[in-house]
Amino acid sequence: MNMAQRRTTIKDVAEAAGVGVATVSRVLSGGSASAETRERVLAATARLDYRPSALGRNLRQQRSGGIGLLVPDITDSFYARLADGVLSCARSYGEPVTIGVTGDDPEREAELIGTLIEQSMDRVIAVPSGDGETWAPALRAGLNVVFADRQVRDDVPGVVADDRAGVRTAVEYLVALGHKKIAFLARHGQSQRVAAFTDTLASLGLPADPELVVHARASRDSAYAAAAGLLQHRADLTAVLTGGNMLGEATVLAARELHVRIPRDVSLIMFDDVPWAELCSPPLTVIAQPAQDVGYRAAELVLRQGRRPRTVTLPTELIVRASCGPRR
Amino acid sequence: MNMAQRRTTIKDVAEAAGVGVATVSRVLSGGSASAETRERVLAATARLDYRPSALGRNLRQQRSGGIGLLVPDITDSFYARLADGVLSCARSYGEPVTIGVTGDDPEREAELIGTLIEQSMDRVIAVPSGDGETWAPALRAGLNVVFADRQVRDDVPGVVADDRAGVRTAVEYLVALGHKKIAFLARHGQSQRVAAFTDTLASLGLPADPELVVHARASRDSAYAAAAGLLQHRADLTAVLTGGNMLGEATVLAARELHVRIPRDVSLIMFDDVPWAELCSPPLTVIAQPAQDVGYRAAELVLRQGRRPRTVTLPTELIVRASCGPRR
DNA sequence: CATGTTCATGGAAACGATTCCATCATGCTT
DNA sequence: AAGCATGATGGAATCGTTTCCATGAACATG
Repeated sequence: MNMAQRRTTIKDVAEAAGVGVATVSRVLSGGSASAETRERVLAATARLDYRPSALGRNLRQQRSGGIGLLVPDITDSFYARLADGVLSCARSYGEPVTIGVTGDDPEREAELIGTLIEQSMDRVIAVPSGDGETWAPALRAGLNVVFADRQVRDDVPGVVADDRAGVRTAVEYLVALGHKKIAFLARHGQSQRVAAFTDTLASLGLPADPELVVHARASRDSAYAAAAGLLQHRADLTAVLTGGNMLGEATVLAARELHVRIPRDVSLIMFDDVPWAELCSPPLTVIAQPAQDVGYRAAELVLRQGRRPRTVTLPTELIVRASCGPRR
Repeated sequence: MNMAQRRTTIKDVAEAAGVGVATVSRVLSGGSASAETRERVLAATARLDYRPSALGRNLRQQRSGGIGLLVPDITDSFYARLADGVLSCARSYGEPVTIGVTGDDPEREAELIGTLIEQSMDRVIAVPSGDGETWAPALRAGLNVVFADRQVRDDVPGVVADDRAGVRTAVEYLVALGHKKIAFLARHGQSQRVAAFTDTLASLGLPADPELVVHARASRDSAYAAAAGLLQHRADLTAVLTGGNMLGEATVLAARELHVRIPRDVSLIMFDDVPWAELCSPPLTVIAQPAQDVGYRAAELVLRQGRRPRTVTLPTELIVRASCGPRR
């Protein structure tokens, strides 16, 4: 803070209004005060352009206002939309949002959790990166945590999209088109989607080939390598389901470079709908998930904490465009 | 803050180490202490799992650590990448980032500036939404502000991409392909890009038609309406330059729906490169701007504040793909 | 009239960390 | 030996707000 003019404090307002500081505080926070006193305080507040210091308030109240949000990658459209939902809900409550990016790395997540504890940021929304043990210190410190998109602890409420139903619908759709060799391109941490994939195949009486479940790390390069590898080494493949929009993107790029035609040679369904999915040629069939709603609901949950832990599951939706065709 | 166990304070550490609180503070912040004292303090800190409270620190120091970042829209890939650059730089300094979304609305921006002042968030990076007057209170309050992407005040440093050169190169390229009826689809606040567009046309001896400069608001609906309107009402149009990636997306969608073929009927250049630009059919020719570098450099600037106001201009680059063809 | 309740008010304490300033010990220089 | 400088240390004050608790006034009830 540069040495600009000294900041107006509550004492200045109290003096200007001829009341005590407790009265100013009460007037500004809606406590009891006579109408005449209230008027005098508000007039002095306006005249002096007084803004309460969040620093004093936070220390006294032993908490920082606002919401801490941890996401794996802000440039991934899904998480950007999720964050936007959080920001939108937070704004209607006048709460600022502090965003940390974990890189989907549990170590980095632990560091950021430590920062949140130091700041006594007692309302936290997170897309968890690890197995949930990382969050023990936060819970011990009394932070109110709500998970978004992934649920890794029974004792923490959450908001997730219905992965299982989404994947099941997509797999059923592909099988109905005659596909038997279907690959699932997953990112780490998507075990639930993978399980839904293999379970659905089993329930449809199709052998699940473990080599058709491929995992990629969070980077674009890794996604591209995994997609290209799959398309190159499995010529028998007729369909691919990708676990997220970045993997979908990578698959489209790899197919284009390897002259694999979508949907003639390989059908493609991408988990997550993003604006560009329609711009693609062909427009992609997707499992749309309500990213913004996930974020918004998570924010509502954390701002109204006090309930017992429960997980809200929001529906996904198969949107059929043009990236799937009958088995060749 | 739920009533979990009482938080360990610096007093507990001082007592456990047999020193005064000033000594603990000094040890933890790198001040002078004997090696033996330092050891004792660090051992007690570890044993008690002590974490300094940012609340106490912030009030004493009269500032909040970290960076405040204001962007118009976190779901716009450009701003998400810019934010990612800020986050990346901030992380290497151990500084948290608080993000506010202005919706490109000066009123909302003013509110968020007010919040930053209350929090004594003395390092701020912003993509400004208004004309710069909104920032007077922040400067008066002594906040260190750095603008990103748009520069609206001489007295505030900034980091911007070279709009003028980017637009000039694109216009020259289109003119070299024979285009004379070129439209510019702009978002509000892009007066510099519009000026570069009209100036370049003038310098090439082409009449600038004011009706071929169309403005859209920040939403996807508005972008689509503006693009569709242009394509429908100007059949003489042979090329479009869009001021950002959302406008590019809208133009592609509108062209597709109106059966306007790119590049056969209308050539298209989009300002900003995004991953999906390549996925498009045809892959889009773009003016790439270094969003992440803009954010990273802005964060460097604000964390190393003390310099006199200056604006850093980073280069843009025309990436020719397949969305432009000779004038029909 | 006496007692109890409610509302309004204000001084002081509290919050946890940093920093100021005084003090002491030690080492070096004249 | 005396004076000065430096490093180490700790008690107390500081920061700005909220909240506790005591007090007084007004009103209602028995």
